[in-house]
Amino acid sequence: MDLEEARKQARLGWQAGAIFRPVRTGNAFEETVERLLQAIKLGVFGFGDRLPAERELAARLGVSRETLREALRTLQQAGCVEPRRGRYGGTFVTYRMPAPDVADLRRAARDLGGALEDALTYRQVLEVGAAEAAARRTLSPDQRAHLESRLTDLEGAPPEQYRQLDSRFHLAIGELTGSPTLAAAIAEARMRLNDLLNAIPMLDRNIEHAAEQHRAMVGAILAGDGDAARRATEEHLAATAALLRGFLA
Amino acid sequence: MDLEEARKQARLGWQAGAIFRPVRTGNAFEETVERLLQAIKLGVFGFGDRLPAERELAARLGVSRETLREALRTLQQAGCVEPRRGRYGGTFVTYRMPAPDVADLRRAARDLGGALEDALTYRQVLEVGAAEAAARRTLSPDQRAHLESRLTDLEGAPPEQYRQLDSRFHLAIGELTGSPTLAAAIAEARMRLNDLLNAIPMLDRNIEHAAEQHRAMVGAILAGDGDAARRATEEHLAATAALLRGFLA
DNA sequence: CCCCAATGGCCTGATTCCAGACCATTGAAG
DNA sequence: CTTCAATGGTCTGGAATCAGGCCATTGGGG
Repeated sequence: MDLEEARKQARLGWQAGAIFRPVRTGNAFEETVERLLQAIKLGVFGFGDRLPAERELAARLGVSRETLREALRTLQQAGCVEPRRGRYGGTFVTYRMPAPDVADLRRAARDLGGALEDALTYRQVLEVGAAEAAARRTLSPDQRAHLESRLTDLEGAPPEQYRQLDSRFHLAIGELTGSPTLAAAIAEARMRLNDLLNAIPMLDRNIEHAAEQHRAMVGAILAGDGDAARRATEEHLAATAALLRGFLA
Repeated sequence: MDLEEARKQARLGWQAGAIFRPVRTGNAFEETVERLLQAIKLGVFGFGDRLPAERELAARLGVSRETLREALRTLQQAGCVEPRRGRYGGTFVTYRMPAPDVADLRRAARDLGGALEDALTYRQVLEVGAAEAAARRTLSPDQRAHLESRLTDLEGAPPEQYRQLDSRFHLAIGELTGSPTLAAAIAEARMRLNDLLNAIPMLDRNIEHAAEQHRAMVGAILAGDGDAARRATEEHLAATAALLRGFLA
């Protein structure tokens, strides 16, 4: 019967896999949990920060308040979040990023399985393209200042915040393209790799290299040099991927 | 109150827009209709072709058979599709691509609105990156042959099939990256622009230029020359975008 | 001190969507 | 001619999700 199945695949063949992929990402509740968790792990909200109010968050996520609350309850039971009632209350983050650990890294990689190469390729294409696109745009003074402040935030980061600020820096470049779809895709790609990236032990030498590459990226983008922005981003992502593969080998 | 809203946006600010985008793309039924329609317009299924059986299609789209059938009923009423019962029956495509029309083009562009630039940027980043990624991979003889056959299909295409075969060609490059996510993203980007692209009048001169650019892309990918693949794709997409903007101006 | 606006907590009815079963039809294979 | 496997056509019960309202709590402002 496997052969029969295989023949069916071949008959459809083509890119049917891309076109006929699932319409809905399964469960609204689980998807909501995942989104919130990723928002926290990505550093959009740090320890002690308040999430948007339930009603607003539900609207943004396109989900009913009931479903959102179910997700928040799950996160609460997992100890990631804590609700407080009353005016000036809200849902507050109680999650702290665990220290990097090679065992976690290997486990996360195993969980991803064959999707690892997929995610790395996807990320590479999106972020390299975004850097080039951002460089070729005319950026407003606000946008330029925003990018620079993301970079200085990152360079002065204490170790426990480094990963989150690194995420914010990379997401900021996506935003500079002016394409919401592209920014969202970059966020999604990074979410997939996030557990992996967060588990990479941080060596001073690597951080210094990364800082140089970050500066090169920002410099090229601000100078409007698309080619340089692309090359710098390529180099940076290749280094990260190599580091990752090194710990997995 | 608008000011209050604006201040809220600023407080969240960041990439919250990317992270807290809607979880579900609204309605499962409507989304299914859209997907099937795009699959047909994209040329995955031509006139007279049979769609996969309902049970299989429902499984692939991650939707219940009831929902899928509701979508098919809608497409049937729109005259795009026709069901036949019995063994060796199925759902058959009765849609024919309308002739390109500048009025349609302007209407489609108006429907897209501000999302047009977004979609063009997204497409550019994805397809340029995919071409480079495909070129840098080691392709199997099957893959190489597949790409070449897509190109020859396109070059020998009668006008009424040109757009569909053009789509297939571009989607094939996405598949060559080996990243299903990237291939899916390219399909999605193209779906958004599809009504626009299909409405562009085809001038012999443009078709010849496009054919040259296609050959350059294939040549570079098969030669493993990433830089050349990127440049050729960049040029091709820039030409298409310029053509588009020309008709809209 | 009291009020009240903003927040989380809770409930209900309606709607959408799903999983699975069963029926009706058809045409090729035996 | 009969069989039968694959297909579309139909139905039902239940789960998930939504829309909206109302309640309980809280702390700052009057």
